[in-house]
Amino acid sequence: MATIKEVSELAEVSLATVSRVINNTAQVKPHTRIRVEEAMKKLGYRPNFIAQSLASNKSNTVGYVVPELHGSFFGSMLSGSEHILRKSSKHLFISAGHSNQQDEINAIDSLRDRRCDALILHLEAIEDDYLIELAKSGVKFILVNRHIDAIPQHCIGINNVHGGYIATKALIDQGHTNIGYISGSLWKVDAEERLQGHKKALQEAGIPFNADWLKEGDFQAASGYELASILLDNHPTLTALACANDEMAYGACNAIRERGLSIPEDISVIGFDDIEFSAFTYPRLTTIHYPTREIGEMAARWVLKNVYGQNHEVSTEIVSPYLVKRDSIASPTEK
Amino acid sequence: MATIKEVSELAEVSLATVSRVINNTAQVKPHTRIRVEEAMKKLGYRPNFIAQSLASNKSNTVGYVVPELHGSFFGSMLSGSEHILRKSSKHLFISAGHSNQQDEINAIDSLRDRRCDALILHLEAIEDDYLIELAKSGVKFILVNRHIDAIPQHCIGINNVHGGYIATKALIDQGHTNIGYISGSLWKVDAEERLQGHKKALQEAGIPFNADWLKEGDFQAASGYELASILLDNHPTLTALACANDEMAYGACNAIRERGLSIPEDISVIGFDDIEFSAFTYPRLTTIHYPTREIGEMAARWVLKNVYGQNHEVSTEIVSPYLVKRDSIASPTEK
DNA sequence: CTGTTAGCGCATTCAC
DNA sequence: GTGAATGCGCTAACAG
Repeated sequence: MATIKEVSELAEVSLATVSRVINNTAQVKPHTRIRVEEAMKKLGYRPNFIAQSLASNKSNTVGYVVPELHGSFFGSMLSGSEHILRKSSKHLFISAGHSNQQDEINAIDSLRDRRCDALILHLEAIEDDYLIELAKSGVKFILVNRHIDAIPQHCIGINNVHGGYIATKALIDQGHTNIGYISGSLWKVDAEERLQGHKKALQEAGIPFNADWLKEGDFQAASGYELASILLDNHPTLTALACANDEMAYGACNAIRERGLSIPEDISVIGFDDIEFSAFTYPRLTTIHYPTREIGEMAARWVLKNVYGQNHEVSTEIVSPYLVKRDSIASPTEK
Repeated sequence: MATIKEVSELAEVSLATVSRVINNTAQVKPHTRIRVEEAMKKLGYRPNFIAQSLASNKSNTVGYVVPELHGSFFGSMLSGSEHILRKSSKHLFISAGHSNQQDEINAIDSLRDRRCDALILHLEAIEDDYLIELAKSGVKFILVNRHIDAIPQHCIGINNVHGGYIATKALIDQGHTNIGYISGSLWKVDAEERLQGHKKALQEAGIPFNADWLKEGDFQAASGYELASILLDNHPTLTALACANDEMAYGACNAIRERGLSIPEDISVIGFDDIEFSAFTYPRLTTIHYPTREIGEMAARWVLKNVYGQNHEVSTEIVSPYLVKRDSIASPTEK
């Protein structure tokens, strides 16, 4: 690979001049500019990103820590960010946190070692204090899935409590009172918040919360299947199941059908997230729309504005999810 | 962030010695090693990845070009690679090719600019010649979704033809002869190969290929829905639908149900890929298992072996997908 | 408008 | 075992 030096020799100018035409950092006489460009072309020259980063102390890349690379949920967030950033020629460096503290810290560190200009963090295990310290130490980052009161400007909040609330409320509004709940892993803030919303809706409707009707899953379809099976077998009076995400709702639906019950005639089901496939399940899943892609985009814009000084409209206000009515909810029938 | 220089001063040794303890590149007296390590710890020193890469001319990172960041298909490939590479402390730099030639070339170039030690490429638009040139120019890369005869050592082949073949054969074996086919975008090699397999199965069974029963989709659920609708409305004699991927199969199922038909009693459906959700749809989708995660892992091992000189078992032989029988296929009923 | 010079933070000879 | 010196490829003052 050709270097800037070779280009400068071929074009018979100095290193600095070549650098100038590459970065458009100062006026260059049209004639010499053309000579340089021709030389670059002739040599197939491409700037060495690494060297540029070292010399300029900026990498034009933003790091993104995501729990896992698979799954439609994280994929669309990443995709949202990527599309926004690429327009500004910023690159995304993705690292997985695997939902455990050590890996998350490693991911953040390695992103910093690489001199990422900013970080977008979707964390699950690292605790607030660590992040408050991180903010103090001057690291530029935006949190996409939680709100920390001490550093609100670093958070894009999503109102999970509200989401959990309207999900259960949708069931209650249809007349359900015996509602099972399959939560996500409760040490994850989102799971905990969604459950809070569920309880709030019950309380508001004067329905006592029944701990037996709550099962803690792990956001995977398989756990939805298993827990729904347990719930259904032990509590035949249940007429509805609220699930903390769509995947678990799919699993729950399978368990329901396996018992010869129909959805929504016998059991109503509501999910959460509104992932891509939920419009294509059978029955089409009623769920809470969680604006994953938009959050990814918003995080990217936050970075563009706050780190790269671009002019963007960004709000770190709390975004509210909303109900998407489809076919998996009906009024309870007499049993 | 502390630099190696500050560490050397605090430990009262030379830069070189610090570098040696960091990289374990030569013998260092235990005593001085400890002094250096203490100094590093005290300063919270972390090596500057960028500087290391520039000086050593290797980045310990492998670039991965993927069509899109969203979608469960690519997600699990990436995840497979990431898990393997992280064990060897190699990082993954992911870039999206967006299924068009310019973006794919840009992605490759930007990965090379970053001095990625190796590339894993999942391309859709770039033509063979470009890749043959790339191989000649000494770039280390492995192709994960296509086979190019001229550079077999750079390809991890998947037998898509065979997959398409066994999918349709599964239908034929159940007694179907009137089989609609919803393909992927036919300019993509995988889509084309799967269709080839479909035709081969028909031919082998002595069933003439009917061009009216073939519709070209785009691998998205929505296209499966639309095209199945057209197929069903125009050709009521069809008893089965083969789809080039699971997403389109989901869409097709919706179209079928909308017409009051049941799956598999009235219409059998088979998908392709066996993505995570297909075990949880209703009916559970019969499909062709495409070992996405394994391919990602294999590509990573190829890199570890061929680029980093590690000892790994790697075969670039053609991997064959296989049939996963679930509930969306039955024998055709009289109409 | 253009050239010279000095680093960026580190790895890597080559001496001692 | 350890230190001094050189350079990776480029940017960024500073002159001119």
